[in-house]
Amino acid sequence: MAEVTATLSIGQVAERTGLSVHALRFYEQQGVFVSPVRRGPGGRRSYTEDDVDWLGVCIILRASGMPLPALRRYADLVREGAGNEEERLALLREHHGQVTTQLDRLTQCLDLITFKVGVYEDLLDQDRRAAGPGRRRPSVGGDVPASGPGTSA
Amino acid sequence: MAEVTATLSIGQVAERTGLSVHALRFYEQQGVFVSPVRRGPGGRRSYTEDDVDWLGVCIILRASGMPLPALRRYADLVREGAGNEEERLALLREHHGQVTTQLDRLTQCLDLITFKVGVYEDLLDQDRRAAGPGRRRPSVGGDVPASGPGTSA
DNA sequence: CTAGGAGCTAGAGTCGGCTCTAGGTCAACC
DNA sequence: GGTTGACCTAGAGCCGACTCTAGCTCCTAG
Repeated sequence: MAEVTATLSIGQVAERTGLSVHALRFYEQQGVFVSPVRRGPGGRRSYTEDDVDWLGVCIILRASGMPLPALRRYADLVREGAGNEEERLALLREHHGQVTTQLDRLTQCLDLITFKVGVYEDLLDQDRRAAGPGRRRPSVGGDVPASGPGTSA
Repeated sequence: MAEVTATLSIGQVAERTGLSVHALRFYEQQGVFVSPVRRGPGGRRSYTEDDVDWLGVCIILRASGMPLPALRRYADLVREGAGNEEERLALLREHHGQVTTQLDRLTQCLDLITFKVGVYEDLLDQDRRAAGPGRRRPSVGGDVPASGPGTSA
């Protein structure tokens, strides 16, 4: 048990998490840390492994679109300690729902895009293998004909 | 063939597309329209059904995270007319890739969130059905123990 | 002893994508 | 003829999440 709790500088944490030092200070100011970031000599921030773990969670929540205020709220609950698990669960469920919704939307969008890619591929294919005898799909002045699956047939 | 091409006011288009009139003017200014939006008496915008169809495509591309400059670029290509299908295809493929990536990321995030929701559910379940005889999962001061699937076992 | 590098604070700036405001035109209704 | 209500333009403002700057303190190495 040599190293009681190795602490990390802001630069090291930035490197490990991929966040910028600016972002780390900003997050702290926004109250997204569960425990209030210790200071070492000269007032320098010294982070624990727990802080880094927590940041990992934050990064994932942020990446899935959770806004900072919600993240702060969650941190507040965790900071308060045991007893508010229902609230934490509610918050997570709420976010879960939003991510699911977003996934559905994105999947739909992807369908359309895939469709359009397919149309252009076909079109180019045919142009290529029949460069002469009356082209099918007259490549209408504008965008590719159908707007996608689900739109007008 | 009574109505040659019924045209729509900006308000009507806003209503149909769900975009605001502000957004419609903004999009026009940003050059995301393929054809340059006609003006009726008094300089009022009058949109065609084609415009609305195109907006439908725009909405989906935007919803999937395509930035306005890319949307404008795509519109530019379509406006140019036939002959640049490879470029359009490239642009769409590029975006397709980004959406796929984003979907993967989101799915991973969702896994973590689902996991955490599960942990909290279990925890509350056990608290509830054993309100007395030594609680398991001591509900560690901080957040729920494991950070998720893939993180430390 | 000075130069460099990492850190500090407070606060300004940036970017994307709208959103809103001010000030005006026009047509229709009472 | 006065008042809506929908529209117009140009440009300012806003929001979220950073990012950057200025001006400072330390510490270490050459």
